[in-house]
Amino acid sequence: MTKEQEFTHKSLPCQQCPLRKREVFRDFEGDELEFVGRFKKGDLAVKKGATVLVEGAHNPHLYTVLSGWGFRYKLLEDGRRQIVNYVMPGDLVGLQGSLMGEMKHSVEALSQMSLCVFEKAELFSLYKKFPELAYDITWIASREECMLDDHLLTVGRRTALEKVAYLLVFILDRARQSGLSRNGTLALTQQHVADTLGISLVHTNKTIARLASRNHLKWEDGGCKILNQEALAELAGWTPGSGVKRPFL
Amino acid sequence: MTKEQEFTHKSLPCQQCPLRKREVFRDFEGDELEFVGRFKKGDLAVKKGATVLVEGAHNPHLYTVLSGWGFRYKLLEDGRRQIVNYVMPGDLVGLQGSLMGEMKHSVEALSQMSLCVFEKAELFSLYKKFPELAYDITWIASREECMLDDHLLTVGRRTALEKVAYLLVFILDRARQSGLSRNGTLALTQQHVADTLGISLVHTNKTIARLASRNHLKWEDGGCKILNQEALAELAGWTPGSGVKRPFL
DNA sequence: CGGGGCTTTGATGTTCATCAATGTCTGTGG
DNA sequence: CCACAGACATTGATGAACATCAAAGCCCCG
Repeated sequence: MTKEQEFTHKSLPCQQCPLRKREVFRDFEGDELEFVGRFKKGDLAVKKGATVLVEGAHNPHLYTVLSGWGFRYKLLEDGRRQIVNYVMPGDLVGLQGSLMGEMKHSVEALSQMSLCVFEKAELFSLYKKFPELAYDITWIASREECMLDDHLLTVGRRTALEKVAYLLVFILDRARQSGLSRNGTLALTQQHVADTLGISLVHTNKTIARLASRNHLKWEDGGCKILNQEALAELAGWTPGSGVKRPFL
Repeated sequence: MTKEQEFTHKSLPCQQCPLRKREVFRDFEGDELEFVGRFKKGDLAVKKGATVLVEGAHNPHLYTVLSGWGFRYKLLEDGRRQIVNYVMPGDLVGLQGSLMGEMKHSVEALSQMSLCVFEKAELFSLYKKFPELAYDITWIASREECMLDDHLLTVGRRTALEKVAYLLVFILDRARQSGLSRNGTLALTQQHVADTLGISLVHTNKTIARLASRNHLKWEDGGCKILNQEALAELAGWTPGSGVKRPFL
């Protein structure tokens, strides 16, 4: 069996971080950059399908996604799974566990991923020395809250057709922003869609088929190709975000 | 028509804040207390049923609930409503709007409420001067995220019976912690329950009737009386929180 | 006494879950 | 090269869960 996670001692310095070049992200000041550089302890490479973090664990680390993507989820005792959100480049992973001690959800990789590793014990010194960064972290937590509010609205009150449309547009938009998908293709299974939206796999499949018959999308070899994003957005009542640059660590 | 909101210039100084006495909350240090006292600009009294904050607004304030309770919700264009969480004494309200500019949800009072009013323009100076308090705010945001993750699991993957059981135990536990309900009674309508759980009012009613027939609860004059919290918790797969003291502002 | 908010109930139909089977593709070992 | 298993997608049949519609009851308040 091959290793599913591999830690390396800071192979990529923050000065060369590819995220800093991306339009959506707020770039760093000199001394902030230098501090984050020291705050970062290394890189973690994770294989597709591997578990990054597990519910109930007391992990001494905190991460920023550098490349690839995954999802956060929770389980009921009998195995029912709810995907709670997706994590993409620039997203902070494990903050909740850092603050509250124990992870309340798990994270699994949907593709090969790499993550920056931070020491959660040093988080408070960041708060003391760089209030701007502390503010950024709260901003990031707040953005997560917004997304969760939206998901609740979707899962609770939208129809299956609206749900699928919403989810795919939501993911595609985020993926584009963080530089993941440039051809409108998303590599996830219908089971992931079902577990995000709170509907069964079979019903998900039939709902996707309805959207495909309208030529809004096409499902092909383990992924989804969005053909008409506007139509899906219209169906879902989805509106694009503000376009303001956002912080990251 | 009577006024639904009334602002008074700091009628209650933080030194006498009733929340500081409660077991669940972490108490303040001297200079922190003094700073928060200056950060607080006044008190807001809100009538039952009134809107505290409205989606889309740019509110210059940030609040902490002092007494009473309410709920956060979002609407779809056609009027479908999703209640996203409840707010109770000690909870921070409006943080998301403070950080991201525009409120992404509304808040309505379920009872007479009073709130501490803070100036969001001064939030960053709090981050600069009191990193401990900044850390606390992030902690609070993170706790909200946890609750939302749980709600998603409930709305997405639990059955109607489990949903109702979960919600009522969840609310009762929080209410007890923040000193709202001491006799196991919750003053909310079945419409609120329905809009929280993503099910219809009629089905909610019939599900509540099932729980009532098992003597787990009783619905009486516009409220719910929980008779057997353990049975509901068991049904819902609910487990009590850690019991660690939590911060507030 | 009438009206409005909330709850309750029954009837009916749709959405969705569940079950079961089949198809396709991919990788693996003989 | 073929046989095989495993992951994922697809399809049809059936029933349960849930939504919707409609009406009636209760209670408080003006």
